[in-house]
Amino acid sequence: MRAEPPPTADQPEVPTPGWRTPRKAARPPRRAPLTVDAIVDAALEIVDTEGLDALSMRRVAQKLDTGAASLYAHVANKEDLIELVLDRVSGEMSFPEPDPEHWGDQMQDGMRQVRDIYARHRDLAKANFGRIPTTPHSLEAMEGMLAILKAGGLPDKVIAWSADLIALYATSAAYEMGLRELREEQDPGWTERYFGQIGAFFASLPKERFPVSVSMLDALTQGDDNDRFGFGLDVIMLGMQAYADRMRANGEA
Amino acid sequence: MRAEPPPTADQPEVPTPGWRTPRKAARPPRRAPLTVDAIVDAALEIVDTEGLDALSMRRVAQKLDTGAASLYAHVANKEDLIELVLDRVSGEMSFPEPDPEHWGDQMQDGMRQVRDIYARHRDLAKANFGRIPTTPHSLEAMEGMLAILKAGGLPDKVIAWSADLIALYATSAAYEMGLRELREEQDPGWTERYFGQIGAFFASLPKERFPVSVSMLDALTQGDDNDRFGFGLDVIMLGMQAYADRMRANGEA
DNA sequence: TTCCTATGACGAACGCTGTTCGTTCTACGA
DNA sequence: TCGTAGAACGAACAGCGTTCGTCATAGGAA
Repeated sequence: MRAEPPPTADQPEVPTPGWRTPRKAARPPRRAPLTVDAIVDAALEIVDTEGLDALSMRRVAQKLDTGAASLYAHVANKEDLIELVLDRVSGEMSFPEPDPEHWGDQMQDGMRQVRDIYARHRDLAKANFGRIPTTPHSLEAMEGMLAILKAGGLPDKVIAWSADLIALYATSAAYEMGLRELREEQDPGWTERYFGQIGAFFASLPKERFPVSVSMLDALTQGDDNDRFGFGLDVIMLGMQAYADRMRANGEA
Repeated sequence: MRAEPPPTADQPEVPTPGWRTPRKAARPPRRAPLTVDAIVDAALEIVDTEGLDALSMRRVAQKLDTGAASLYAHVANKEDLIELVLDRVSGEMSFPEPDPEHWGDQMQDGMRQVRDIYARHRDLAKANFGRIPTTPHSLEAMEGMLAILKAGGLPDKVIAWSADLIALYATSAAYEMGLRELREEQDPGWTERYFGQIGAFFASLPKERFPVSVSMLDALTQGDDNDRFGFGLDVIMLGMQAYADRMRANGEA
């Protein structure tokens, strides 16, 4: 492809036909170049305010005053972008130096932190299902968790599999909590209305068909997110101990 | 609106202008009427073969030889359709008559069943997050679960909150398992390739930065879905017992 | 300095999505 | 026989992820 020769006296400038696309059409001035960091920033901002389902390549591009296609020079695809966002959020997590005297409390605090961080990013936790940590910050988080569990002196199998279990629990709890908070934010009063309806619905259940459920209505509707999450953590950690004890009693460890 | 009068000798048939839409254009013959059941059938078929993300109103309609708009006469929206699908699947679950001697085994079998049923429907479990059971079959499933737990003689709070915890665990485990099975089906050999890469990746982790993780590689990669799910159930149920014991020791129950 | 090339920016397009609208057709009750 | 309720349904709207071809620029090579 050759460039247009400069006009001279012998060869005056050739007018461009109207139907030919102009070579230097009026274009907005070139903006500051995109960066992966800026893209992740914008994506996370959308997730934080409108939830994961509102995250689209076009919305991210819009926030950066560009077009969706431009993002693909920095990010392989949407899946890749989500992984980057998850890694960014994993970077918010931090675990203390393991203390064998207080590993139980450290673990509980750590998991509360994980849940809160995810929930602060609305329903982002949804994207964490089915993912094995491979990004830098998520690997660090895993390392921090395992280190604390290891300080508890449990068998390796119990530690490794429990880490899975606890992480899955924190992710699930964060997802459900984030989902509810998102709905409340997008539709103020939703929580009260929804749980009011649920309460009324359960109170109206026929006790002939659902005798046990009806007999337990109080217990079923008791407790807020924190109470219930704390209960789950207690149960899992007590269970880990009991499981390890059983292994030792059976001479497996 | 008046009907076109029949042509007579005095009043010959008036030709319809070409631009006027014909009154009786050639249309396919009216088909057997749609039903909610048929719609749920079609939707579940799509979920079973292609996963939840492939479920669209148009695909369902296509399967029923009609248009997407026709579905809205029987189903409020996609969310409603998914709830109907979930209820249908909940109907596959069944729990035995509670036996106080074997409530632990009954619970474990029941939860394995729940996980397997969800996983058989690919990643459908994803849609179960954040949902409180209100549909007939899901209420029955909850009743069956609670009845078995009640036979264990634990305090109501432990039963109710544990039911939540266990159901969440079964849902999460089913989701992750279903996700992997879906990927394997859509891309045969995926599982082996993926876990091979993961194994190689973990083996390549620098032990200076991730000392604990590296020291536990064996434990971290051990066990299949069933082993790990069984471990989680064991831990949770041992934890429930220990939690109840602790409550009793503190005079809380 | 001048040219070439690699790279990022970007508009347009493709084939999807959930949902709504207005129209048409059919079956049933009066 | 008529009127009406309700289902069926095509078209449309705004949005989606991604790809393509084109363009402008920056940096290295000559």
